[in-house]
Amino acid sequence: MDFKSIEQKWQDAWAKEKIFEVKDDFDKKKFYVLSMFPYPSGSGLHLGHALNFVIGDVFARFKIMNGFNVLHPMGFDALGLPAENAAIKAGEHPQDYTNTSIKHYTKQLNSLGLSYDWSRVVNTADPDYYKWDQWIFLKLFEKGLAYQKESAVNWCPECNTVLANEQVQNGFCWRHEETKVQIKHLKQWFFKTTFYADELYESIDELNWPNKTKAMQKNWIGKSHGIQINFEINGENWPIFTTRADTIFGVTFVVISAQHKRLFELVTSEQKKSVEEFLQKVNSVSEKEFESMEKEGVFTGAYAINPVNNEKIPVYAGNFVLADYGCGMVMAVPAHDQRDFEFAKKYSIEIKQVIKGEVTNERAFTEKGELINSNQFNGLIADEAIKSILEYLKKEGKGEQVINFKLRDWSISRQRYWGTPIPIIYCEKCGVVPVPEKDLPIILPKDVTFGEGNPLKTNEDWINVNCPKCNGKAKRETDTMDTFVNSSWYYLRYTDPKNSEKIFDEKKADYWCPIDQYIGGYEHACMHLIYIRFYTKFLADLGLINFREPAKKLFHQGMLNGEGGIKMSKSKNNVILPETVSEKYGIDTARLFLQSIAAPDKPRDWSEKGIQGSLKFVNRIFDYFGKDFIGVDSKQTLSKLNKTIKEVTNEIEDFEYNIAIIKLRQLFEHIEKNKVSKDTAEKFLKIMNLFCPHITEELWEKIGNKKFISNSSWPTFDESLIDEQLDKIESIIDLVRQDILKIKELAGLEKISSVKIIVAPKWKWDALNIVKDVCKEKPDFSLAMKTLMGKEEFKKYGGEIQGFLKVVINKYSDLLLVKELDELDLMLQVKSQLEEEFGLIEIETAKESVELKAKNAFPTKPALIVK
RNA sequence: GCACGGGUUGGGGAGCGGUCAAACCCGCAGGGUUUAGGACCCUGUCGCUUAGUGCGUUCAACGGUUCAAAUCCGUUCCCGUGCACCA
Repeated sequence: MDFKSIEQKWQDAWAKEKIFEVKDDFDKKKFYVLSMFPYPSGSGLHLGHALNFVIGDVFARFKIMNGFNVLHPMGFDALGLPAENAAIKAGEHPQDYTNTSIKHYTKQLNSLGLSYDWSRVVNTADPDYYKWDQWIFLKLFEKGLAYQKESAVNWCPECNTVLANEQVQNGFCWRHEETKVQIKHLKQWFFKTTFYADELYESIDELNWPNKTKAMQKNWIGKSHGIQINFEINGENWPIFTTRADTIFGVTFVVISAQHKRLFELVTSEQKKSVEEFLQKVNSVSEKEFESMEKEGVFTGAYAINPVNNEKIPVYAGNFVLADYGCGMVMAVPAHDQRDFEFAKKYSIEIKQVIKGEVTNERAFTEKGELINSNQFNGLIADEAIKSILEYLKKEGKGEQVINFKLRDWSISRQRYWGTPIPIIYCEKCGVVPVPEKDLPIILPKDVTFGEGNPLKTNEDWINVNCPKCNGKAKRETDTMDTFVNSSWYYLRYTDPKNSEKIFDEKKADYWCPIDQYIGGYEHACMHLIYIRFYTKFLADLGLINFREPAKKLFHQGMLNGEGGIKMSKSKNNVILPETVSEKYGIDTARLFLQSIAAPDKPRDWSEKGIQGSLKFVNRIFDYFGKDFIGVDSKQTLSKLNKTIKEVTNEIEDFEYNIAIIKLRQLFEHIEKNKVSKDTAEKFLKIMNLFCPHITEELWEKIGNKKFISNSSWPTFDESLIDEQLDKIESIIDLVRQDILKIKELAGLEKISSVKIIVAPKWKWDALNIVKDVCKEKPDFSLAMKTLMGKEEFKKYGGEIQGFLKVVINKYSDLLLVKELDELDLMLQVKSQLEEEFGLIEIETAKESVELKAKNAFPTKPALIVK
């Protein structure tokens, strides 16, 4: 089969007729299907990516056929660090490198038969696109949601640059395996994602997203209710955050983070040296090692006053307290917190139990319970105790209820070239000045030198500008934005991709958005999928859009592994390219196979043998339509067809593609066997079209249709035609047919012209009774056989059932079958259909009354007689 | 450690209270067809047994709920994914 030319033919035809281009037809019911856009790398798409896009494509095609105005766009997340590095490695300019990659990707995507509207393609490396990244930045800056602060970053002394977290491998630089990454404090740009922390957390519940993703985001944002308590140190109030105020009488020390900004305000002169030594030790440890590090600390020399009992307790600086969570300082209750417990053991600090429970030599008791050793609060339990203690602290002006989040502000500064330039100018006089909107976009200069440090710093012409405010000497910000900035709002640009006046037309965005079905990988759960929500909320607050969540429904595709479940990677040399597969089997076969091995959200393994099964199926379909295929629909056919349509429709909607394919196979098997009407065959093709768009177009045309199947209407089903009973009849026919064929084979018959079916109450006993009837009441089976067969024949065959059957068949008809009585109705219904195949069918009913007699006559099981 | 998801008959993978010895694909076995191989078609594939059927033992392990459990609940063991010193 020449799949290749069929594929090319239809891809060209779709493009020529622009059948997947959509209009902004505001009266039509819309549907927005979006697959996360790819990051175009030099190596191109592999089959795993293809799988993802096909999942979206099946869904989009389904919605198109269901009459929706479907927006199904594609674009390229072209800016970013990996592209820059790959380009440098290849000795190319990132711009050229990216353009080549995009061309390659476009070609590959097209070869998959995807229903994209290419007129809306978006490329984030295009100044027309990133202009609006900069515009949003200015808006954020204006609202105080983009700001600069000093922050800890990964620094490689060899590269002389900041590294992204992904470029730190076990604490070492990815390019210098011998070089430990340092933590440096640099001034960086941040987006204030925490501004929306509460909404980001609370509105997750409303989303129709996978539970896992929702849980991951909740976990990441980490909302916790607690109490901020003031501990007095040197006459000043120092707040700490705790969720366990009920343990406050058990506090035996306080720990301040080693990174706390005001740490040295607490350190006494005697302790200064040891604290400094400790800090040096802490700072030399990379982030990775930090995680597995033992809890350590050093006494600061200061003492804090516990507000509930005025006890004087030591203040330590510790490596296990985070500077930017809570207050950067904790009250330590070694009896009821494992970390505090370990710390106290190490430095021999008192462990004071205040909750009823078992504190051992190894472990703290961390559950909630009844308070002891807590003065007036003794006897109170858990949350009740927390509440009372809060009331007390409030009254004393020593505490208040607060909510804390784990979520941090988003660090967007990258000291790299291939990203959106940050539209900020540093003036010697005016300081930090935002670039005026009219001067956007700030275009990345092509003329830079790649080497040490930020390449943008090598283009003096670009850096040196006049201040927009005072026209004096000024310099551009050379940091660029994190690549995730670009992908945080691209879905909106698709609705109006060519707008040069505005970021997008509000009416268009309002019509198309939010995304009805978003599709992409699990790995974005806590990155992209949080940022895109943040952006949406911000743009909503700007009044540009009137919804606050970007995507109603989200779906994560499963990973595609290589043969034998091994992860696909270049180093393992097991990367499957769509081109290779396409060449061998045709892309439709690959699409079908990938969707049939497992549910779309489950991981699956590539299998060269497995795809053979799909190829076989595709070929069978071709063969079927190659012959004279038109027949008449039986009632069974209509029932089966309608049932299949009904089920498959639901299964596609629920992303159960694998199940839908099985139903399709079963429908086709029926079609193949029974010959059906053209209408039925066409409906089958329409469903198939989702998975195999090219082949079905070809066959659609072949059977005389002029228009495309791809935008034909989805088959409807008629519930009244679905009849489970008819399904049963079909399986009975199958069974009887099999029985007949088997007996024919056993009896060694060449052909059959008549079959006798005896329907009896219960098969075994009554089969014998029938024989008995035939034999004129002989009370013994072998006797019956003898009589029936005649002495000579009995001698010849002995007691063998096969021989017996043969004789009986010869005497009374070609073939004898015995069926249970409760199948009588079915047998009668089935009669005419079987006659078409096997000639005369005679159905005879045996009498129920003989049952008892038979049992008496043959007390042993017939199985004994057979051998 | 916390969170989420899993453990099904040779492999993959459905099923998620009765219609279940459990769809479908691959593999394997037997038969048909074919010049042979391949391809194709049919049949079988937990055990014993029948032409069909019947009986027995199964859905990680152990308990429980129910007239009824692969399916619901509890405990344990194992696997995957994510977060991880968040006070």
